[in-house]
Amino acid sequence: MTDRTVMHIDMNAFFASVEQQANPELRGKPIAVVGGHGRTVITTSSYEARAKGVKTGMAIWEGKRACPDLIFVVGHNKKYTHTSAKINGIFRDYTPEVEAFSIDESWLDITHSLSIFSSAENIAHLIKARIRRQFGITCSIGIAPNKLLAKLASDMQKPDGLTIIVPENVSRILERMPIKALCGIGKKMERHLNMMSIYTCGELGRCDEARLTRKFGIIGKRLKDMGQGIDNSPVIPFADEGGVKSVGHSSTLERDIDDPAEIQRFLLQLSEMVGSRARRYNVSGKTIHLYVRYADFFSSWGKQTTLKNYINLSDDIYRTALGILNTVELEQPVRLLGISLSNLKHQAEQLPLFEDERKKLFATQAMDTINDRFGKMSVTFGSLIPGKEKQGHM
DNA sequence: TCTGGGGTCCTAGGACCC
DNA sequence: TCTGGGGTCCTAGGACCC
Repeated sequence: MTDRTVMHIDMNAFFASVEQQANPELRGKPIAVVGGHGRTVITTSSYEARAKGVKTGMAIWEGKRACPDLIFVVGHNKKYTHTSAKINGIFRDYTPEVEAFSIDESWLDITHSLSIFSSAENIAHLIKARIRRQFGITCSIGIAPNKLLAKLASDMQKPDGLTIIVPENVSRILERMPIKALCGIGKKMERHLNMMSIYTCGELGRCDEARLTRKFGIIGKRLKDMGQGIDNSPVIPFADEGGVKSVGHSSTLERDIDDPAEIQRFLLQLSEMVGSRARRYNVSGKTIHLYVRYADFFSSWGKQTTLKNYINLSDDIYRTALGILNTVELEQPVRLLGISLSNLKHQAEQLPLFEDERKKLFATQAMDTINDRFGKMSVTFGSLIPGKEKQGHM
């Protein structure tokens, strides 16, 4: 592969920054963005909160213990998605090759933009300035010969960092870098490698490939490459990549439930969430996956079923998920329920052939519009709400 | 006051078809 | 007599990312 210049951009404390920008009273203060009410954890916290020891994943009470004046803000996903889309629009002013890795991280292949904007560093400064001016948000940028190293680089200075790894410095930087710093090596892999006396990227890169392959199979080669900072994976713009591959929604209940009617009501809500999002994305899918976590937190199961046809209507999703649920005997009260739709087909808008299908589609679209405007589940299929149905029907 | 929610990718094993 | 073997689709589960 020819020499490339890849940039990785990571929004600093993204959700918290967006909230602080939207509400000036929150600026400069320790804030934590949380998922909602009930049993939730901290999704993101501002740097002021992090300085006091607040971390992502903490329960509310843990956050309060670490930082008594912590301000909790319930997150607004739509706001983050919109901001993220606009920021990615800025990136596209510098190269068409932009790959969104998550809502707050993207890779840019700027190899062919260097001659226009004089240097990678210059592009980084331009982008930083625009994001700061337009959104009041700082970001950390890493520039390197590939995605793996660019991401590593953006992690090296936070917040508001700019780190450049040039090819000559790769081996020196990796020599003492802990393997866990590499994107793709998580807790489990770290433990396995540690047991082989491998702790740093330098050690991983020098490890005998056969030894890694014996232990990890076909990913052995990939691990050795990672240790050496080799990564040939291309930056893939969203449009080329074929879009989302699954649409899911899961939620922890405010309290554990075992009443079947209550479980069904919740399943219907989830189906509506998944369905409306699938329809907004203009996708339908034929695999429905139901996930249940029990009250004890540790035991859970997932079951999936694949249909002959593609669906994205809430009640089709609901009926399928309910069908799965009815094949199992619940062992404990339920803590969390989740539904996801996969095996997706991205479709162009198309009107169904038959009158009754058309009616159903129009009714669904009207419902989506109202729910978009007034909040989830303002309107739903009345006939599907358990309890309103005729006895013995379900 | 225990412990969220959105995803992606990979593997193993079975069914089925040619 | 022997009992092949590739491809594809499916389910289940795990690891990883933010």
